[in-house]
Amino acid sequence: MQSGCRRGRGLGWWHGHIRGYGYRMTAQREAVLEIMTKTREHLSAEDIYHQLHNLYPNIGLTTIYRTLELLVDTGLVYKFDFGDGRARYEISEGPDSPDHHHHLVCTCCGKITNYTDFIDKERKLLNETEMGLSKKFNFKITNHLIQFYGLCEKCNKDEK
Amino acid sequence: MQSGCRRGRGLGWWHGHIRGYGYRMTAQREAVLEIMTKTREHLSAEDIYHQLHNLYPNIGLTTIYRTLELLVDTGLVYKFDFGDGRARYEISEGPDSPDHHHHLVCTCCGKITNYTDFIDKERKLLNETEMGLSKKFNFKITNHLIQFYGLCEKCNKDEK
DNA sequence: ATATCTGCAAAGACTTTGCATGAGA
DNA sequence: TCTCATGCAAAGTCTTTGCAGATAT
Repeated sequence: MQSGCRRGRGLGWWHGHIRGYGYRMTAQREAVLEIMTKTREHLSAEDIYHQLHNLYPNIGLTTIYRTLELLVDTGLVYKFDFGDGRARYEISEGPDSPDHHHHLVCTCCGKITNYTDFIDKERKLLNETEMGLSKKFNFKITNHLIQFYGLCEKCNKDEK
Repeated sequence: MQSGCRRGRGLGWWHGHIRGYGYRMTAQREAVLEIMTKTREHLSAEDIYHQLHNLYPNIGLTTIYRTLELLVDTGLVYKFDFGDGRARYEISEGPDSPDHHHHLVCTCCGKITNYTDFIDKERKLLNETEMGLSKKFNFKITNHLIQFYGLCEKCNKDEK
């Protein structure tokens, strides 16, 4: 997909990517990407808005939404729904990246935990499944989602 | 979970289930369950509302939402998010039921396809993964979600 | 009889749209 | 320069809440 080369040249490595899609690189887009790449959290649009508000007091929530949409469309960011009514965003590590992970979602407090364990086994099964399903349903599979739901350590204790 | 006995006795098989949770059985709840059990579609609250409107012209959308919440809480119905901004509901077939399935979601037209293929392999992997994750993160896993995203046959053709 | 449930209307939360101003290439 | 991006305000959508009247047990 990308070159993998992230050595700084003044511009973020994503600059070419954005431009390649015919979009302009702006300070706001730069800022959103900066935040996205520097966190392992699962930020909502408003989270990003608040974090940016210090640096860019005039940035609008609308711009965050529009930027995120652009980033999702160009494949730089994944959009998730963890069931709390607001979308969460995360910089995309492709399914073959060593950082590729899935999520544990606490249905009590909403805490999200990333895990990379079992990913190799999962990947193997997913590939088989994807191939089988593609053939059977003539479905061109581009992505998958795996999430586990349950109670995190804290909520599990509190319940007792 | 349930007895598995669904032979009619005047009352729906779910009657005892609802009552067991201390809820009352009402015509509206009966009606929602009737629809849920008779379809393989993935209905939104409004879908159900419209389907019921013929039989019960006075039923309110609010009641649908409240009933669905109740059914989800008592485990009779699953709630899904397929990314189109509205929740979808489906009668629950437990993870060990032969009808247990996962979904293929067309990101273009929104079509949902159920599949049961590979479920056995998936179940095996999921069980392993659940056990491993439970131990590692002290996370009490109660449920899982697997979805594939891509283009359905029709949308894939149209795109060319 | 009475605690629960329903339906209506209104409110709430997140997200998108319209439009004039501002900025990138 | 000229098209694209931004910010504000307003609108849109789905969902939840408040409350008086109706219903199940």
